Amino acid sequence: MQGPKRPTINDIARESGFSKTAVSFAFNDPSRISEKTCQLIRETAERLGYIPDPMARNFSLRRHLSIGFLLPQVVQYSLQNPYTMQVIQGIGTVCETHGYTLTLIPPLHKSITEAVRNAAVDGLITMGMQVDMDIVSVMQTRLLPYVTIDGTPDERMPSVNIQDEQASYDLMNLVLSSGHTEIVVIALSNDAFAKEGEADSVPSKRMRGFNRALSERNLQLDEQNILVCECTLEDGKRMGKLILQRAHRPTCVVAMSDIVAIGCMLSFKEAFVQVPSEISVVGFDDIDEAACINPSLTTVSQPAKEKGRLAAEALFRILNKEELTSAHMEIPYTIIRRESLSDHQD
Amino acid sequence: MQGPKRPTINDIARESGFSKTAVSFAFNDPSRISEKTCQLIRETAERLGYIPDPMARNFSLRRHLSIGFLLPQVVQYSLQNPYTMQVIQGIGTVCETHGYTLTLIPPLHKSITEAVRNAAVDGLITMGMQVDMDIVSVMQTRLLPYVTIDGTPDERMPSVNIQDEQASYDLMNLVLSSGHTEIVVIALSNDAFAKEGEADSVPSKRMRGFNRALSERNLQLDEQNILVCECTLEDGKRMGKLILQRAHRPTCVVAMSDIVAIGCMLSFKEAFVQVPSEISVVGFDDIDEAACINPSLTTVSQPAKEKGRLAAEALFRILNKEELTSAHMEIPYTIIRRESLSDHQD
DNA sequence: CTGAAAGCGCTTACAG
DNA sequence: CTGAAAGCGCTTACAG
Repeated sequence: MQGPKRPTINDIARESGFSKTAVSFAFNDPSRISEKTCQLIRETAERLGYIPDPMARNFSLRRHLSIGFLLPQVVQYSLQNPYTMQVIQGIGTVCETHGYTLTLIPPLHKSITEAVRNAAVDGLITMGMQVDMDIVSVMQTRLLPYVTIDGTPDERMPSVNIQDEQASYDLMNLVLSSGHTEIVVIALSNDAFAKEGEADSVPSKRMRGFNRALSERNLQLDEQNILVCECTLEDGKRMGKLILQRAHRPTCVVAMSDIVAIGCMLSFKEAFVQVPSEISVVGFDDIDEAACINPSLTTVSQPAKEKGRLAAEALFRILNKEELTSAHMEIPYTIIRRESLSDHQD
Repeated sequence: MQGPKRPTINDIARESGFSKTAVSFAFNDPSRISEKTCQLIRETAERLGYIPDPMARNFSLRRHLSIGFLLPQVVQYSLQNPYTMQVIQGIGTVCETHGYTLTLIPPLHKSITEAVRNAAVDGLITMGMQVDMDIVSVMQTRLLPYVTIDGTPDERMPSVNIQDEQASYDLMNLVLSSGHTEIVVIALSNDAFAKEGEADSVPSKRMRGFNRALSERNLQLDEQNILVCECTLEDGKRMGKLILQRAHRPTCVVAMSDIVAIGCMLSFKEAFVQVPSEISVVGFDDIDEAACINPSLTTVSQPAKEKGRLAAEALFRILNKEELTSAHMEIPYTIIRRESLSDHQD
């Protein structure tokens, strides 16, 4: 009543008159058996509708043939961010060439750690990770290879980054040389699974870059001029509204992420506040939308696909027991000036 | 020399002095053993760094806890199309609530069929499928549940669609009522795994809708005014160039996909051909970029996330042996007029 | 070239 | 509450 059962290797062995070994060889290494045997077995398989069970095969071979990408947030948000999507694209391309699938892993029962405990993959790529997190220790006890993107560099954790501190310094410098002094920074909360105030997290590094540029000009950000938000369009919009409510409006908003910057711009547009004539906005990532939104967004361009690609390639190298030339990969960024940043004079 | 091995349930049983059964219960059904036993076992597990092997567990339970999404093209292209990405988002959201992961499955050794044979998933969602394809028979012999999006409806294949024929009719009607008569259609090649000229494939249905609108006005498309291209930005650009090379330029380009329409527009921009004053362009899908590109794109808005969501929900219903209220789900579309389509008079 | 048998690491019906 | 044992469907070293 449970519906038909799939035939197993045993059925084919029995039906064809050969051993399981022979059947296995017929599918995996025909050179080990005679052509005739192979043919007979294949015919029987075809007739009974036999396709070797991938799970049993993988289990026996102790491998999954899949790489996992740990979604840093709930699916809804992670996949809404074009930056993340580009990273996934990069990873996917590499998986494809290796004959692997790419498993997107959302939090399980709200818990990312739980998701990692159960992940049916041969290795993991994560974003914004630090060594002292629970996930890392789970991966280590599972002996699961991993690489992190935008994480906190550590000996025990291969990572792919840009020079976030310097990029942020450059970005803020551009803002400052354009004459802005009334600035609000929208920082990112340390990523989903990070502990508070980790000094070398990407948000911290970016903040440090901003501050360095500011202090070189004897400027300093008041606490009230540092907002923190989730890396989502919605939260970006919320930030935009918060900023508009202020008695004293900044002349420029510096966001740590394009998706947040764009959220802001949408709120500004809704309130008929002109960018950049009334308020400038700059972002970070250079997602496709940054170039195509109106006004176009000034931002830091970082090669997201390339990050994914590098991370995946490093992971496969680890899987193949090859040496990594370097555990910490850094790739170049560029500052892209577009319309959303205007020159300002008091 | 092969590095340390992970402890297995046997090690924990031996070390803790209890049986494998007890160890299993300690992790999966603590109510079956005494609290003390459970605690002792857990401590031993913690001490030895034991985490139950998900693959072994899944194998024993005959499930993967993952849904597969079959990429219709090479990763590079599939994931570059925002429409596909949105579908993935929708599927992902549903997977998350069910505690499942989402496996992206690229062609294996260039073969999609091969990929399906080996897919380690509990069910599959595909795009643009027809029952008579190899993949379908593989899924059927594997007894793998499946749902298709933008596929050719058939009794044996649950599907999610919009009314493609009608939507295309409406779109073409809009173009025609704007006064255009010199039209080039950019059709999509029948999807990766489709056979030629399938009458009910999405591209065929759209073409039929176009033709219906045309013939109602006693118009007809020459063969040379129907181009066929891959659903990629690159191929869209190529089409744009092809069109510019013509002695006799059309006044409007009607593409079956936004990504292709945008590719066209990029080529036009590059050649300093103004949209829409010199040539109009309309697309299909209403990806985010359609609203944000300049000029904004006239298109058919179809809820891609919703499609993914519906497909995934149907799939889970099948997995749970629930009845599907209907095998063929249809959702509404809307025509969105934006700047890229201008009124035209001869 | 071929096959009997052990093994991959779990779960669970069954008996005590 | 606890455990011995069979079973999930493959692979593969080993012997013939």
